Amino acid sequence: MESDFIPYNPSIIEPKWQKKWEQSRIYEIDFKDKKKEKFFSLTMFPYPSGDLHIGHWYAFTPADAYSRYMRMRGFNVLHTQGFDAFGLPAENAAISRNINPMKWTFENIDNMRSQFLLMGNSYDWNRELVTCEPKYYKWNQFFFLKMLEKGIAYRKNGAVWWDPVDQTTLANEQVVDGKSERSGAEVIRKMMPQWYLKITDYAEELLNMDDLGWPEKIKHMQKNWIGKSEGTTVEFTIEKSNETISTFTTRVDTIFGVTFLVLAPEHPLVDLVTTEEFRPKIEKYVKNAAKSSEIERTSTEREKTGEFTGQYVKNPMNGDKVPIFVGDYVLNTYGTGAVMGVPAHDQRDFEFARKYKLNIKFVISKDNDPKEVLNKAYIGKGTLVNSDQFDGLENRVAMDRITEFMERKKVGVKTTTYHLRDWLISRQRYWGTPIPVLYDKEDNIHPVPLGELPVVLPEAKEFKPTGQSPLTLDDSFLWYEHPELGKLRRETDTMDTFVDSSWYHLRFASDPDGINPFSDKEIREWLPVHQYTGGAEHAVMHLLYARFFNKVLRDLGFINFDEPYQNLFNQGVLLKEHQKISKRANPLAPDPLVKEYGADAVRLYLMFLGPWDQGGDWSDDAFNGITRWLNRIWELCVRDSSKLKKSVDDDPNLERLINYTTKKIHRDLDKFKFNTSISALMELSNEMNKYWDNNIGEKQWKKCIKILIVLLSPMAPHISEELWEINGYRFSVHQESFPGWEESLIKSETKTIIVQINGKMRAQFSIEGDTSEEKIISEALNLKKVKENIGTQEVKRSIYVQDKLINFVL
RNA sequence: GCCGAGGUGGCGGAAUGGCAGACGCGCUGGUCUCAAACACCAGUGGGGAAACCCGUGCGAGUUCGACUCUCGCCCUCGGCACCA
Repeated sequence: MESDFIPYNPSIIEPKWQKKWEQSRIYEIDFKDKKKEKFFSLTMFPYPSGDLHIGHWYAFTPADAYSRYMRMRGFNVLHTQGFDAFGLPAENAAISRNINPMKWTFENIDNMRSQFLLMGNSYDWNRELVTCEPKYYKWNQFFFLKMLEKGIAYRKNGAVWWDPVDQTTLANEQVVDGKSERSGAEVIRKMMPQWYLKITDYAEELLNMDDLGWPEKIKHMQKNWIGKSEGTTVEFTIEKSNETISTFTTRVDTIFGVTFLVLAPEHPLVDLVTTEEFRPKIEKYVKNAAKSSEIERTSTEREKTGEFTGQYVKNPMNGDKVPIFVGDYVLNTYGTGAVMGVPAHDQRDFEFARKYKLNIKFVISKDNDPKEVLNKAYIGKGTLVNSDQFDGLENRVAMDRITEFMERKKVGVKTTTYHLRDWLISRQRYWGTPIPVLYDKEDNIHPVPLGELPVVLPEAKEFKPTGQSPLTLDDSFLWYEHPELGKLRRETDTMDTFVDSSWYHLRFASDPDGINPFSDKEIREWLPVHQYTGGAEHAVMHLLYARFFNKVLRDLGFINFDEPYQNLFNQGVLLKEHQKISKRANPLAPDPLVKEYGADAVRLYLMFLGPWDQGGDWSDDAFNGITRWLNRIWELCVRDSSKLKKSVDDDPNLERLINYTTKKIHRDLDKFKFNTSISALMELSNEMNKYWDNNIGEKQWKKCIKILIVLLSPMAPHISEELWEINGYRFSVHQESFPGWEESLIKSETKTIIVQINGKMRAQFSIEGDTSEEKIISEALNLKKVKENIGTQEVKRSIYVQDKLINFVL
């Protein structure tokens, strides 16, 4: 049998349309368009590691489908892509394979760009940005100098986290469980002068996330990380000395219960307070504490230890003599590095007091009985006892009263502390933005003049991590001839690459002129980002830094909005057979799949396998289901409808289904529910197939096919473009409006009424649109099934839910 | 320990307090084929011959009616964790 049926062949149609889209420039933003509302749809850009893996597809193709949908909804959509191109892998490749990092990076970018084209995403590539290009990182330097001017960037000597594998310092956020977030190596403490950005100045503002359309989980993580804590700083005077020790407490109401004080081993006063008699023991203890890792020291399982210094302080409230200990469970990095010990009302202090046989003084009582015997700390509410003039006060009230009292006596002050530390941005590595400052012989800081930016990263020959930036080896970079100051030394550390991604969205939204970091006019129109998507792993790194950067740029007068990303959606993690996908152990490369089944199949399957935010499990078997469906869709849409009858009325049920499906897809795509959108399209196509054999008219068929193709197009852009053409419509389906729906057509003339007896479904029947309740009840009671089930029992109550259900209660 | 998300067929997953299991995979049967694969059609939660009963982690509760709401518990995953 001869047939003119053209089979679905994605390997031909996909490149065909990719080329056509590029030539016709349909995804380029129309800046002249003033009518359409602007919509900035951004996904977190990738690191150019070499290949786009399936995880990238999982992140990028649903975001593209959403962007296409919004474009078809009539928005002027900015959807861009670029490369987060600075960072260690390039440098490590240079070390291990002797390749120039620049060359390595740009080769990867070229490869990944061509892989991006295979996805069929609707990016405006004119806006591509690559962060390792001088024209981009120049502005990192520019913002840095502006921050330096305002005191937001500063250099400080202090204890820093050091990654012994990558041989560089890290920011607090990049240390997870005492390990480097990147290398996995256990970090150590070092004393070094480093560059910081004063993110702590914005701690309070960063806590306010009420107006952000972000997942609660991420907001929570950020709030947790910022870690606001309100309390009182209390000064304890050292006996026979004028020196005081500051302690921070959130429970100043327990001040009369203080029976000891603990200093962190690194506390600067340890040396001063230690008496000669106890010095050998204390020195040994401090030395040991320095040796044990942060993981050991912060383990909750570990028993608290300490060592008496031989010295005492005076409780500022009652003059009690309080022994001073050194204990490594006290962290020098939080609060003041010293705590007051109240064993009766803090479990850690309780254990410590038990171990060292210290007094336990009870000052908060649940029931006003001061004689209560304790076998663990009482940390609940109560009234004060043993607390002089504050006795009888409710403890919450006492906190304020005692703090006020202390402030009058100048022995204490209300204090807010944060867990958040300033952002350490200097790195002792090569492949990053050079920090644009100069030092004279006395180590005074001189900013590089703005006019001399960018400070270009020179080509380097040696990259071995030595603990010093490889730039120190380059004399021509290192030395700077200043007209007045003479020979100056350049800063050789480079910036944390999270600086690059802290403002890249502004650059994407701009047609840069080279004179400015971004275009004010366009920033006003496109920002803040309306929809941002990406992984949750950036919750307290990138996402926090970018919010901070935004507020700084606002305060420097560059922008006028408070938050960079108005709405955020986190996709979940894609697994394969319940295991993490990795290049070696459990590979899943998209390119062969694209070659064999087409990009549309891969896109659709990734969107179909489950709700996007929950992640999912790739299954080769289930993937077959999508390719099968695509073939069915193809076959359905290329049928010759001229064979159909010309003069048949539209079928109202099909009309209803098409309106219902359209509505459902709107609702689902608005919530990123791609999986149920695709299900709805499958139902529609299955039903349409049945209608084909059932006397459908040509006019209605063509209309349904047209809508089906348009509804499918954001998710499967290539096949829908081809089917659009085959059905005789003009290029491009992606420039069509997304169809609306008619609510009145969704409502059916006849309704199916479910009949329940005692809440259990027993029967169902159909009624016409506006049948009265009485009639429905009598009709239901007449059903054979219903009669059987009721039997001789009495119907006590009938509950009728309009057009849906009737429940008889016996 | 604290905070968050979740627990539904053999599997991935659907269900504004109203038919539990949409859609897909897999499986079973059929059509096509010399045969197989593909494709297509039908069936598919468990028990039962059937009527019907049971069934959304467990236990209570609210309700005419609960996967959905409330309380208590168990488990899984993610985050935080000596933060004074």
